[in-house]
Amino acid sequence: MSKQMSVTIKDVSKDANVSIKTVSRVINNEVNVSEDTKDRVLQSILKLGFKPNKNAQSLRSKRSYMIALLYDNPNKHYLADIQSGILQVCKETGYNLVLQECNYQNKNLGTEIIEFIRDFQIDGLIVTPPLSDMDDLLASLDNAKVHYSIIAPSDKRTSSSYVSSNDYDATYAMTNEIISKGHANIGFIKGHHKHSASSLRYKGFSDAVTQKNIPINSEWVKEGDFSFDSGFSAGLEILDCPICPSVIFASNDYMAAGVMKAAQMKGIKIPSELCIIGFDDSPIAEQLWPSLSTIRQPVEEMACHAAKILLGTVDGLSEKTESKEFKSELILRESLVSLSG
Amino acid sequence: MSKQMSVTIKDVSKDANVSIKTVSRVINNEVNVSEDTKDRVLQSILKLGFKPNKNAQSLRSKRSYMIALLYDNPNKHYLADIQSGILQVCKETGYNLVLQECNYQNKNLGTEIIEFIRDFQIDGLIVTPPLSDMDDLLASLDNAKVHYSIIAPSDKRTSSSYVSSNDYDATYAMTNEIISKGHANIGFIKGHHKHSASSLRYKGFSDAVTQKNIPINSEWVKEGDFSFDSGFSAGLEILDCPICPSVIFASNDYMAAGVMKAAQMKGIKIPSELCIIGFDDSPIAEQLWPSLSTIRQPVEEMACHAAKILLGTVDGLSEKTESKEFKSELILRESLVSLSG
DNA sequence: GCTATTGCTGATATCGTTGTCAAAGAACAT
DNA sequence: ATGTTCTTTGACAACGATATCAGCAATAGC
Repeated sequence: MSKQMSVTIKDVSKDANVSIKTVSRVINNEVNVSEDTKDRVLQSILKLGFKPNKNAQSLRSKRSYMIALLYDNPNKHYLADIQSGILQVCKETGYNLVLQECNYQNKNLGTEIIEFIRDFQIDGLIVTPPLSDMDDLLASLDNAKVHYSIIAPSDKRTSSSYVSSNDYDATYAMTNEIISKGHANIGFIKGHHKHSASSLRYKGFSDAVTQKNIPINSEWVKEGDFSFDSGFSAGLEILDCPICPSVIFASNDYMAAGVMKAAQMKGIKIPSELCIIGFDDSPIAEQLWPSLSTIRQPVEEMACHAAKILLGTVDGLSEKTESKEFKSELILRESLVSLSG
Repeated sequence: MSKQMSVTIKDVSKDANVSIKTVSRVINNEVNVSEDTKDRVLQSILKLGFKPNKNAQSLRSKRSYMIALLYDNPNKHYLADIQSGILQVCKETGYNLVLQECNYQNKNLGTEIIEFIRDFQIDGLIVTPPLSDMDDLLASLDNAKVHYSIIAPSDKRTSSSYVSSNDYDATYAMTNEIISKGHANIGFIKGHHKHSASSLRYKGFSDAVTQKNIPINSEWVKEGDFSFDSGFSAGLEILDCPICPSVIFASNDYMAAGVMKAAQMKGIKIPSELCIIGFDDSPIAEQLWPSLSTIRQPVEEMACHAAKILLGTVDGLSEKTESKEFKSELILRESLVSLSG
């Protein structure tokens, strides 16, 4: 632990008896270096424990080896999953993640983000919902030639890199599952209207019931914002109707938990008198009693993939990765049972 | 939007008709710059929209303007709160936050972290539980002269900067609250033994009951690890005892939620047959039915303060900030009622 | 046999700042 | 007047990497 100064490319070049440029070539995996010298340089690097100085690299090459996560999402579990997915890839590739919380109502968002990128020379962005659907923001990014990949945009844009999930198919399948259990009176709580997932999930539901010739009772369809509280109020409203549905399908688990609390406060028994369905398979789904039937999305995996896509375009070294749609999985638990009576 | 190249200190120096060194002086708020030239330089900076290049600054001054958050904590809400607290301060001061997930069982943790800091020239660390109590890790950091501030260490170290909460006082007060409601049969679920908070919370509880001459029934004291599942199993075990307590006090809300599910599965009515107390005031506390009585800690505020302390030592510009203990607050909700009968 | 191409290497400029040091002038003391 | 100190300023090196370009062999093409 005696050496104070860190080893530089110069030290390596001396040790390996080559020019610094050749060392640089080896570090960056450039072509046209003979196997012989390459080996010698690698030996020296190992021997001296050389690590390139990121700031010097960044300064000269205009790349920071940092990517940023753009978010404005109150769902902390969702964000945490996204983060760990990205961090996995970062760890492998030597990149770093910086967090950038945004306000999607901010009129200058595009400008501010581009400024942020310029200030820190951020190499690329990962954009999460609801920012994924802000066309003007994405247009600004395109315009400024910023690399980015999008998680869960509404329409599968051909121009950009994205990962998405099959929200529509999943709610469609779950709705059929509900119907197959004999239910015909089904309430639905939509998510935040700014999230593209909201309309997809509702469409999956409404298409499924319509195809089975089950009418939609508009009194049983409410709009929430993905928060527990909005689910709670929506639940209270629906359960105040003269005739109650036998199932309420909420667009995420937090709203479903809100409905469950509303029902329990009213003394309605779950699942015998009311079945509740959520979406996301958040931890809370399993922690409630009865536990929630829900739909699991591979959020962490999606984030992982988004990071790979991004680094594929940013970094010549990483391999190119394609946009991809991930499949969800129905999770059937205690809160959904066959209609009795 | 025509200018492609960004403005450098050179451009400013030309515009203001001073040397680049003088501009640098102004940027860094150095003394011995006449008001006159300072004004002129600031004018030019504003006019040209100059922003210093972080990488060049870092390279030359050996500072990155980045701090890192060290964590190994599965509680995502806790982490998210910590993150937003730190991010607030970062935003104000122009610093950036990078995430560093650790494994507290990793033998080489100290070495790896110091390497990470050297690679990215990280200016300082914020250390969260359970890493806050790893004396060897902190010793390595001290040894490497790394700046850091600690969130919630067990013993209030004089040598380091920290923020802490009054876990002991809070559980002590809550236990008295429970006793004052007529309860004498109280179970307790400890947290993860590696977290210092665990022993503090248990001590607050045990001191309070002992002082009221209430015996502790060891069958009703279990050790969990702060997870829902561990609370669930501990709950099942306690509720399998021939005589059950009338209250179970869990060291955090997730374990309390686990107890609640265990009780509900066994058909035990809450709160009439069993009261449940948590700790942290996590969102889930309010989302359960009945809602949990718990203890609220100002986690975000604490993180905010920790960041301020750190930047105070790292950055000459920021003002010095002192270590501080934050006070918790008892939150009384439906899950705790007076003993009936 | 002579030129064109290709593969490999290094000298040196460069990125945009801050650090060092010295100079010029003002202020003050002798 | 003269020497000493203090304030303000700038020229230039330095941080540690990559980029440019040129040079030198070795090979290919005619």
